[in-house]
Amino acid sequence: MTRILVVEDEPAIRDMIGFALKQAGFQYDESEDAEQALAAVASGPPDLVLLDWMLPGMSGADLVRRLRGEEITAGLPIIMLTARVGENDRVHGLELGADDYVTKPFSPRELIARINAVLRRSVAVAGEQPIEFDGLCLDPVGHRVRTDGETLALAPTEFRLLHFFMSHPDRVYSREQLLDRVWGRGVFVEERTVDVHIRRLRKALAGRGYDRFIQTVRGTGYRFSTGN
Amino acid sequence: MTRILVVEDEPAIRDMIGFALKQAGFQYDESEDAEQALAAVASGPPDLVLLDWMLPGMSGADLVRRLRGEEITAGLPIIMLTARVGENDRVHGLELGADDYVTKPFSPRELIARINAVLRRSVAVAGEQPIEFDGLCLDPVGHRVRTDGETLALAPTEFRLLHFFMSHPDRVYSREQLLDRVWGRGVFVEERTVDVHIRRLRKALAGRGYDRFIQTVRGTGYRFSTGN
DNA sequence: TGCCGTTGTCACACTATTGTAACATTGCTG
DNA sequence: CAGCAATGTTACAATAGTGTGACAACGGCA
Repeated sequence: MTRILVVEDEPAIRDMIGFALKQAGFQYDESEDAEQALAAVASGPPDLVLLDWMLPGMSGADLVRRLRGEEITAGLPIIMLTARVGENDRVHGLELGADDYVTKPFSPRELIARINAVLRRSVAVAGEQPIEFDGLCLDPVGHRVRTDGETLALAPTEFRLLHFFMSHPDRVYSREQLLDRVWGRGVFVEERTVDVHIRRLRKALAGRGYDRFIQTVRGTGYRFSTGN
Repeated sequence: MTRILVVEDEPAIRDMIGFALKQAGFQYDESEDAEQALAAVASGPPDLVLLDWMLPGMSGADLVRRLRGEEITAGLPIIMLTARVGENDRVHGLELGADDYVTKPFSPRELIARINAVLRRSVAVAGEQPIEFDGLCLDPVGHRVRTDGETLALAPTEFRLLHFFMSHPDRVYSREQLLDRVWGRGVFVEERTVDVHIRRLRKALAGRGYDRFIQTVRGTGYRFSTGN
């Protein structure tokens, strides 16, 4: 499930966006200002940010700059919502690092279309970069996992699982969520199947001690994290 | 320093691109139309051309054709900027010889990403140079493959397959992708056909142990790599 | 025309992968 | 500490994915 963070101070617009997102099958969180948004992002980065240009307090532009500055959120796709139509402002917004912009008033369909377009692009671009944690390196393009020197042999599902975890570190996922995002929607398997694959992945990662990255959160699910 | 030639008649977009390129550490020149561009290229070819599809006077398509026609600029990487979204136009642009295309409106970050991708490819491919891995040498011009001294006899499809693999090492390709890029788009054959040709290629490479370069990635496709 | 290399497809063999169930262990709650 | 729920672990049968050899069609060429 794709998670979208909406940063918008005007309740009416927020509701409309929320409705459109729900219709389109996105999961979303809402923030009324930049501070709330930063907190939300810190507690777990979404897959995309919908950001109003005009916000009380810290402006949308400032928020973009902040997000781009942080290591973790530097690649986060951002779509600006703006009432301004001048070419200058548009260029300015894009220069700051937004991936796209939508001018008010906009139709829900246009919004969804742009979200999908940006997500496609960001997946295509960001999805190709190798991901590394503490010497454990996953290369999506070459479809390999390396630990200082040696290449691990992972079964397809193990690879997808690890790939998902390393793309979303420090977040707990329930078995149901993992089934959705690693196995795919509409696939019906027992939830306990996840446990077995976690076990297999851990076994593959062990030996070099990397199994400690796959953590159990009792009563909730599993998490990938280099700390604890 | 990588030099990029921007051919774009609209000043606002030119400025935005210029800013993005400067940010990304590229050096760039600007041309407002095809004639200026030709002159700029003649005075010293850039490393890449960013080319608007719609230009006053000679169109972007014509310019691509001209550049491809000249010996010196035939291999010059070209990225098309286009407002058109129809599949036909996109395919047409690529068929003419553009290496990639970006549809307006685009974000600076996407543009930079695509530029880097195209540059990587063009450096890696470099066209007509022989490609060598660990004593296995493929000569695109002479259309032959040598292993320390001896020349391998490869069937045409086997040669194209190996050529593609050696041009794109350490990347996994699905059967579908391989059919697209080795057999050509619009060719309808069974996916399992790829397996058979992989088998034949491996058989031809074996004997000297080079079949180990052709690796199976179960559930995904095949990969050419000297490591594992 | 007959020969030969190439190619796509199929049938079958083989193996890794996978989901599940069954049992063991852990950790919480009262 | 008992009892219970959650998770770890193992084994196994079914299956999907790949390797392999054979074969017929096709086209070039002598």
